[in-house]
Amino acid sequence: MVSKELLMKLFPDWEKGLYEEVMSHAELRTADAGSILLKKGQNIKSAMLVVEGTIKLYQEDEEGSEFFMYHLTPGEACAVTLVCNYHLEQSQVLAKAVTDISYLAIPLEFMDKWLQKYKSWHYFVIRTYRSRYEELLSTINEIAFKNMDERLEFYIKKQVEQSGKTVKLTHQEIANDLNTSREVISRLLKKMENNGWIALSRNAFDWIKK
Amino acid sequence: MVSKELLMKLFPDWEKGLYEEVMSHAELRTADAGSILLKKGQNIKSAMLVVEGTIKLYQEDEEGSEFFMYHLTPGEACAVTLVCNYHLEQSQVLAKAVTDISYLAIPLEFMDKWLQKYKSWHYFVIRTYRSRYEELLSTINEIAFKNMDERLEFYIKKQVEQSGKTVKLTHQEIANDLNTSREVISRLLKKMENNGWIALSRNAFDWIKK
DNA sequence: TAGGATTTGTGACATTTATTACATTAAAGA
DNA sequence: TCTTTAATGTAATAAATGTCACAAATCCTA
Repeated sequence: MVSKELLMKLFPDWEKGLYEEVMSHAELRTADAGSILLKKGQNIKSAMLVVEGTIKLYQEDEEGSEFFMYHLTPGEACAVTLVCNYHLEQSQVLAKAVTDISYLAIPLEFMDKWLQKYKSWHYFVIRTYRSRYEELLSTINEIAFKNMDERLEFYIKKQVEQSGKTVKLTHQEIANDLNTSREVISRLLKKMENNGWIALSRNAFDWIKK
Repeated sequence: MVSKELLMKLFPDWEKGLYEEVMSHAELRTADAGSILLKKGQNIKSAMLVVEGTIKLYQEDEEGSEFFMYHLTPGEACAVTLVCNYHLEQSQVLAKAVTDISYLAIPLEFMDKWLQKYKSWHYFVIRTYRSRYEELLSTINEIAFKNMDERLEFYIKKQVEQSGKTVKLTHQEIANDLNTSREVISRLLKKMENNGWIALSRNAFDWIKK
């Protein structure tokens, strides 16, 4: 069970009744770092609101390559799971826990009920979609117009925003997220190091620019 | 003025009162094929609902290159203009009329009012965001994972869906939409012609595959 | 119908990214 | 400490795309 205090902190704009409903109908689940929360093509069984930790959202292609799109952090919801009212909908994205996480899983039947009943829920859904739409726009901006060096810089900055100066990722992991090869990332990171932007070490590096 | 009949046909799920409000507060505007309806960075002054014709939505970069994302057709709304309630928001996208068009322009102050007042409007906004989010996902899928030949095929199919077998675009225009160069498109189209997928002519070609 | 403008075709070459191959280094266990 | 494994460095080469240069075809208009 989640406490009302925590809910109010995470979702400050909700109506009173909505807190109660969430407390009685949502299940608080946990997942380990690295675990997959949602796969492309999988039936969506519940809505997902992040309570603790960070989730990464990916686009997945037919061969199983993954392309990183954006992070979800506490107080945010996975947009695709919020509007699955009537039919059995399949996920179009892949969601992975970056850290150990906890999240609220809400059975889908409440999605439509709450839209009917709570204005604050309605606004929450709209805000969620809007902000994810904007994340996708900026992702498109990167891949449509920029070369890999700039995309890598943008990517690193997003990681730094999430988890601080020290980025704990291997070159291979970064390459997977950007859908390129490890060698390309190694070379570009080396170049960044030579430029004094980062300090490389094994399994991680520090962003020291500026 | 738009007729209620037309509105009911375009937006079948709205409440009665909403039709009346739209009729009294929305302005029916027209624009010529090729005209720009919204620029990146421009302040959004009104919401935009398509009545007639087709609009293309683009992502625009700093240097003014344009990258095509999706079409808007009658009965659809420009998502980014729907949730601009409070502050002066700037457009993150570029919208261009493909054909001569007519659209409803609704002053922004109604956006929040209608969200409060009409459930059907609320659903309309959510559906709009959801479907645009999905369009962006599929756009990302293309540019993140596919080479230009496949992207061009996907692009042509979208045009064919919109306006039939005959695609009236120059190679240069297609190249702009895909953010590549005219030569690349000319070469790939030539290859498609050799494969019997299209029949090339000046300023246009026909999709004849299958 | 001649001339100019636009569109398309195409080769040569540059740049970016991907692939292959292997060496080196650091960490993790035994 | 020695061994094994994972991570990183780096060169050589291939493939995809971008750029430049110019020819040819088509259309428009005087």
